[in-house]
Amino acid sequence: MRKQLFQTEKISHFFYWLSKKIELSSEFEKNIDNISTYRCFEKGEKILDKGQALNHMYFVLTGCARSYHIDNKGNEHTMRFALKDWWICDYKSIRNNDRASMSSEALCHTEVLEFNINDIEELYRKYPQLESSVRKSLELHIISLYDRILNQLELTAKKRYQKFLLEYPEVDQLANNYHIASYLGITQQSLSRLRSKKIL
Amino acid sequence: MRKQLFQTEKISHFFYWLSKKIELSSEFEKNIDNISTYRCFEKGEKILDKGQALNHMYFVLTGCARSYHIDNKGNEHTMRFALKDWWICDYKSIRNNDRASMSSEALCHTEVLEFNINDIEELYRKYPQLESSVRKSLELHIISLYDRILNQLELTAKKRYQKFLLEYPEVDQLANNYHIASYLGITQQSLSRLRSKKIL
DNA sequence: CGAAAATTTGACATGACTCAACTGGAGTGG
DNA sequence: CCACTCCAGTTGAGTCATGTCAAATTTTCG
Repeated sequence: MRKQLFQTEKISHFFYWLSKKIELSSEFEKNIDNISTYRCFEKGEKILDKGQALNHMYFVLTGCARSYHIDNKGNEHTMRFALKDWWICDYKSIRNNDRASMSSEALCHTEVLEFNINDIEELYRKYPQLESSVRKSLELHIISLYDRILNQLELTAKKRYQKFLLEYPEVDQLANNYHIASYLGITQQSLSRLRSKKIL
Repeated sequence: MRKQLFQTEKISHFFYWLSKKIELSSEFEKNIDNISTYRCFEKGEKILDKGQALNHMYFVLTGCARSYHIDNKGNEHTMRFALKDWWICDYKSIRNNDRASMSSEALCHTEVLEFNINDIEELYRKYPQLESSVRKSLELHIISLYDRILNQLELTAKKRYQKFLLEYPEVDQLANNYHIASYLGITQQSLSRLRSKKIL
């Protein structure tokens, strides 16, 4: 049962975030409210789990999550850290209508809004300006991914870690060694050595 | 001066490609025709040049192009190979309204359609189903970029080259050693050794 | 406090890089 | 037709960054 007002005041942060991108109407907000679900995860809890049937995406309201892939040797590789105002979405499984190809866990107390993909897609049809805004966000996401690929191609592990610190200072505190090392493409031992400045 | 019919029969390939994604009308086709320009590049010619003012994107009709970034030591790093039916686009410079951050060159005789970004954006507003199709393409692009990042994180140079051969068999023929090596994140010497199977 | 997890450290192995020399075409001009 | 250059590719030797494995240490948390 919905409350008369929005399900929770939590969603207002999402509206605020969205209002910077597109013009909101009360009807639009009501639509969003109807299709979103507030969820809360504690440190270490899984938001997505590999192999799970998946048709949701998540907007991070507070906290931080880590998305990772597990290779066939059982090693985890961090694909991405998702902070406040970021989306968590396994495009691959959604697109292929498949089970989750990656997992995602909360690195601390993390609040999210959950959306069903089909609901969102329907909203795109109803509000083209929403889809337009998403299209632009995806372009930004692509820029950041090329940036990361280039870092991997041109920079040493040390430099990559330095850039990481600038980009995600909070994550350096929240995530453990292994998470960050596997994001940078090095071992946790190497990261530890980088940090201890044995290698300058 | 436009011809009565479409500027060139070349564009019909683009229409065919697009028709698999969205429904085309003759008015829509006319719009596309009006805003696109057919261009042709020979092997080694630059399609984009770093530092150039940039507000175009290109659809590859035939041939193959390579987009690359030049680091501060002057080394080139291949960001992407663009084959038939792919887009070449420097989202970074377009988004930031900046000069091109990357360069792009033809690896063989390559035909493209050139679009002005503003014209395309206008078309998005006019035809939301076009923007919707682009949004989905961007999601696919993101999937492929994560795939590449994961390859870089989990696979050895050897395995990455093997995957590359499966994914881009044509490019292995067209591009030279250096292009492919810098795409894989290794030196041309290492690639040469991988190929000669000295390292299994 | 005590067990488990995370991190650091050491010793050693190795994949990949660097620098440099060599090879083999492709194209040019005498 | 043969030198000649130019360029891409290959190969070798030595070095270095990073990985591996294992042990030691520190931190976390019930």
